[in-house]
Amino acid sequence: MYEVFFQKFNEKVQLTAEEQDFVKQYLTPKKLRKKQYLLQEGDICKHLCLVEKGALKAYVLNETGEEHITAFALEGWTIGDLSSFIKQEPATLNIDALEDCELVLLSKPAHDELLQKIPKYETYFRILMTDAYMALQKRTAYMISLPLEERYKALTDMYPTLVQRVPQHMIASYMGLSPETLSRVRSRITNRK
Amino acid sequence: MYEVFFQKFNEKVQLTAEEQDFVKQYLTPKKLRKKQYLLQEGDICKHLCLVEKGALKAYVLNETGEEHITAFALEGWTIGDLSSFIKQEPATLNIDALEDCELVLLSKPAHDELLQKIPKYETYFRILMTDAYMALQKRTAYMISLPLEERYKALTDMYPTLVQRVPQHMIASYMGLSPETLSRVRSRITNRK
DNA sequence: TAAAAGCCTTGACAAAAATCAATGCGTCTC
DNA sequence: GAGACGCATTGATTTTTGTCAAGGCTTTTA
Repeated sequence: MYEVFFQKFNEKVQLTAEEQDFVKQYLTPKKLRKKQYLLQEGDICKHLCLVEKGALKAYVLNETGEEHITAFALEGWTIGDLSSFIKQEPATLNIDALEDCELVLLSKPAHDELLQKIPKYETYFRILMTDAYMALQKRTAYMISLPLEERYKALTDMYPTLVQRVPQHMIASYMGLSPETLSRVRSRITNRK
Repeated sequence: MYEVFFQKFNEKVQLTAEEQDFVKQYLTPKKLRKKQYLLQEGDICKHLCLVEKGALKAYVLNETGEEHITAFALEGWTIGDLSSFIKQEPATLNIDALEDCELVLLSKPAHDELLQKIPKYETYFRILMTDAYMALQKRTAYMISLPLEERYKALTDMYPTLVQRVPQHMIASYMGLSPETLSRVRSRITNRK
């Protein structure tokens, strides 16, 4: 249990067996069926969530009820409404399961206590945030500076599994495009080689 | 000296006078004239940089040499090519001064040593990354889900000083728009009330 | 296994944004 | 004080993207 969680943790900061057992006390497993919500807009995000198995999406709804996907999470990725989690304020994100999921949850009190008690947890979380921020900076730079074809290619290069596994209209939403436009971008790419 | 740096630091983690003196050893002041580079694409980002005074912009250049601004920094903000800094790899960002600047620099060795020696520095940096990541997530959600008018309004609400202080074509670049389009967005906003 | 639902693609058209060009205005510089 | 430069605006036009509608294919479900 919690294999993926500790694998990811140990990639960043190596824990001893005892430390690992100690951290385990703070974790909660959770299963989610496809289409079930992990978090709904307006609720407070009570947990950060690491994906042991399955896939989820995070999205905002605009006035007209359109869904705009802001993030995906596959095995080993962490997801949640970070702002809502840190500040314990109502969430602006919705998060639901794209497939049946096995998750590891960490509550806000558990997070705060681990930050206090285990310096390695703070290191882990510092690196997690730094990596996440760097990845999002890269995405932002691509969004602003690359033409659509390049943006799509960059995405498939960076996350080939994601693009295989998730319906294309969701990739389109994530890129801020209509499904039709992404379909045309893809046909332009394949026809030009 | 370093007033703004320690003000920002103490907002996140309170340092004693002794701790503050200790951290000071690792800092370097630097002045930059308007239009001078802090960092050029291809170089390794040797320092993180906090702005004591002045303003800078970070941007990528695409194949056709167009500038796409990815970030600004005003007083109290931290800037740098984080990926290049952390991994000590060639930078993809260019950073230059929009005004004459007074900066505080922190080198990579200094950063690493402070992480080791001063737990409060790790806490500071963890919070810095978390806040930066949350802000960028917000920006990304806006980019994908809000119509142009709303996006511009959100930007002026969030960073009124920035919009005042920086030429509008740079704001347009930051938003991923042509200067003409931003000008029209603005005239639509003012004419409709 | 038949019907329904979800997904992707394509075409025709409408809307939005980029581009090109011209103008005006202020500021800096010599 | 004149010219050059940078900046914002506006108009005309082109290009890009979104929207609407239809069709075919696959998967899910009853």
